[in-house]
Parts: sequence; structure tokens; C-alpha cells
Amino acid sequence: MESLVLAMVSKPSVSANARDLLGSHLVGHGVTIRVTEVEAYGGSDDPASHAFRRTPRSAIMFGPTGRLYVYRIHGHHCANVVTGPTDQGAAVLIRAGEVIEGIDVARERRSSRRTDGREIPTSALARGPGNLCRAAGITMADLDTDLANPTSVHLSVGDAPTAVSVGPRVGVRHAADVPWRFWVTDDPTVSAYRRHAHAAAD
DNA sequence: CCTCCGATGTGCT
DNA sequence: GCACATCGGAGGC
Repeated sequence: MESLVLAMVSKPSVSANARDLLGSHLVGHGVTIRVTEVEAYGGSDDPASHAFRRTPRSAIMFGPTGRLYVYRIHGHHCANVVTGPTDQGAAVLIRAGEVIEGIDVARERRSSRRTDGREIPTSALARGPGNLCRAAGITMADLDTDLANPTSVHLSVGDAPTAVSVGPRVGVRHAADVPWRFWVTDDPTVSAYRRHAHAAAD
């Protein structure tokens, strides 16, 4: 099992690793999520990546592959899989998925932050990176988790999607046209594309 | 120390 | 389409 998971993130190209993560299962904190949308982020050659410059925060991206990189933005958490090659500082952002186990737990976690009492559709429980982390209970406490270790948050092999779509990454100011977002074609759990208000080609 | 701002999400116009 | 809540990282001084 471990070798299969590591194989997901061991290709020389981070975009290939991103594609391969589609259909895999993110398991942890009582919830299982089938990954339906991801984005690839490179290192010093990718202005949109946290690893564009090496800082204390991005150091983990230059570490061992198969680790969980969690960061906060606008008060939300986002989860990434550190991929190879190690010296490139590449990672894959898990943007959305289908909650296939622990739906009640996920809904409770999501609902606890909402002001209105309306029920969240199952297809939207893990739509968007912040919502996905919320649904899965992923926080900074999970930073650097070994995703091959089944005793905590981990990845397991699922069914490869029948069709994959490709497009630019969501909300990035830099390298806004690089087509490094991958999603399961026509899957209802995939988030909507939004271009940054001041997007630059870089 | 301080200022700026984002790989977001939500609600409102 | 637009505003804004919200907070730690990053960089300037």
C-alpha cells in the first residue's frame, strides 16, 4: 500500500502527480473523501507557488514526498500533498472531493460555521480547498503528516477517473494562465473557476 | 514593529 | 459582479 501511495507522487512532473491523485481517497478524522479536483504547484519556477521563494513556511515543500502541507489563508485551511522531486519544492493542492464516508460528521463540521440553518448539499460538503479541510477536520495540527501512514490522515488508492479536464488554477494572481488545475470531468463536487481580479500572466 | 495581502468563502446587489 | 470577514506569512523599515 505504501508503495502505491508513494507512486502517486513520485513522477518527475508535478502536473502528472496531480492527475494521478484524482480518484484517490483522502482518509482521516472520521471522513473519507474521493478526490475530484486538484492543482499542481511547482517550486522556484512557479510564481504562484509558496515554494517560489524558500521561506520557513514553504520549507516542508522541499522535504520528503507524501507529507501533508497545510497552510492558512483568509482564516481557512488548505491541504496539499508534497510531491517529488524533493529538490523542486512541488506540491499538489487538494481542491475538492466527494465525501463517501462520514457524511454526517462532515456536514456537522461544515454547518457549525454557518449562520443560517440550511442544510448543505452532500455534493458541496468538500467543494473548495477550505471547505474540504473543514469537512475533513484538517488543521495545522495535521501539518507534515505522513500520508502513507494509515493511523492518521492518509491517502489510499481509489478508482482512476474515466475522464479528466484541464484548466488554469483558481484565484492565483501570478501565472494565472498555466493549465495546472485538473478535475474529474462533469463531477458535481468540483468547485467553480474564478479568475483573480488582477490576474497576471507572469 | 508594522503594513500589506492572499492557492478562500459567503452573502448581497 | 462586488464587498468583506479574517489572520498568519512575508517583507519593509
